[in-house]
Amino acid sequence: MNTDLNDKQIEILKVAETLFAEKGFEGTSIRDISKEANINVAMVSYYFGSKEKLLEALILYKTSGLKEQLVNLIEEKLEPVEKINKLIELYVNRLNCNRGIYRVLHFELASMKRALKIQSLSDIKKANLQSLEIIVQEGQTKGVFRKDVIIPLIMPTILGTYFHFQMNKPFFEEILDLKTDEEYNTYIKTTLTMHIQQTIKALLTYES
Amino acid sequence: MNTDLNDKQIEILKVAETLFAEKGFEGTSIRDISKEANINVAMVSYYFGSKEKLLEALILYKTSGLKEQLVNLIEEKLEPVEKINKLIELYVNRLNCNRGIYRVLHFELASMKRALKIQSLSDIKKANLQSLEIIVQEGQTKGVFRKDVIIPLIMPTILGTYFHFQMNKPFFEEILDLKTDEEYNTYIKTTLTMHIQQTIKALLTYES
DNA sequence: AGCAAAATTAAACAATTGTTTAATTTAAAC
DNA sequence: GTTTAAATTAAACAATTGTTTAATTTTGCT
Repeated sequence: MNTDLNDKQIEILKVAETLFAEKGFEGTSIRDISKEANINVAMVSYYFGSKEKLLEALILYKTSGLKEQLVNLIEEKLEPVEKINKLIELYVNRLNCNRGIYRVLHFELASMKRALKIQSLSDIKKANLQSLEIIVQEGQTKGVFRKDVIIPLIMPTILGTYFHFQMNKPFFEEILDLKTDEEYNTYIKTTLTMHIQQTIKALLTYES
Repeated sequence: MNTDLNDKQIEILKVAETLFAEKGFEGTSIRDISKEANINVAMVSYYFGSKEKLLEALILYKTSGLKEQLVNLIEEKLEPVEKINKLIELYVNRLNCNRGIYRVLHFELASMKRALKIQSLSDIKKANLQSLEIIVQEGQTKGVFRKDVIIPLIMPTILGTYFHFQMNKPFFEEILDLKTDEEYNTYIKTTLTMHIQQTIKALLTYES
């Protein structure tokens, strides 16, 4: 796997990410990308081999560093609730900064005709889940978290809430009166993040 | 708008729904549909006009009746918590039974090049939100629900959790050791539904 | 049976897709 | 300056897309 990319390749990846964010993977053609990046159509195949390989390169390029961030978080000396809050903030922020690629990664990928063979992809998800598991179990042994929550289902609640909000942007823009992209992103970083934190905290700590 | 569909049209819609569920809207060609339904390619255009019109017909066909169900639920004599639980069960069940169309409706639609002009679509979402609003506010005035929750953000948590679970089916099949589609659907109807109910209940009732 | 409308078909259409080829330009090395 | 490899290009490729046409069959009605 060639992980060192030259400037031109990175430029292509950035354009691809933007277009994937706007129109999805299947909705974006190589010609769209090449036009936007002011290069010849053939250059994408030349540099990456195929459209799928381009996506693979983009995923690897964009997801690098997440695992490290999670490990650092786990090792911090914080209360379990605070760790969860930080984890959520970390996720939402990362998702929002890389929304183009994460959208493809979490949704379109599942329905691709010929499944993309990125071994690391399933691994990334598993590693993410494990990090969450460690934190929650830590809180459980400390007695501050309930023990009857199904940990793997917490992830869908965190990520799903964000994605649903992002995917229905036009609707929520109207409902919440968020006029600009700037306002929308600010709302995500503050209010939506807080809502998710509040939700997960309640789920993990409430007395029935 | 022609709302009375003959048997052939309904057959086509059912096939379309199945394929959209498997491969998405853009990932499904008219030829895929016609092949699966054992009809000529031209029949889709003949009956519906275009692929987008087909989708529009499918949405209208599938979303009819939801509003009524919600109104009935609101008028039931139940404790707020029970109403919320029923609402969640109703949603998850409906989403899961019509997952093909709802996936397109909630996700792919947002990114379509030429936005589908279905006025009723935004209306449906608003009506759904209003129903939830009524129930939550009822619980708030009764003093059993917190008053600092942002009601519009509850919907993304409910729907987002389900969708994320559904969209990452292969991953969760592996993680949770669910071997058949049957098992997966059962898990959704029982455990996942319960998880969402638990989450929303906690969010609405916990003491900070 | 005869007729008109509806249903169905195969074929063609034009547009777009991802990818490849083969020629040309640019860059680097000697 | 010549040579060699890398970069870039326009063009062509084959496949697929949604849609339309024009001919044919089926259906329903009198």
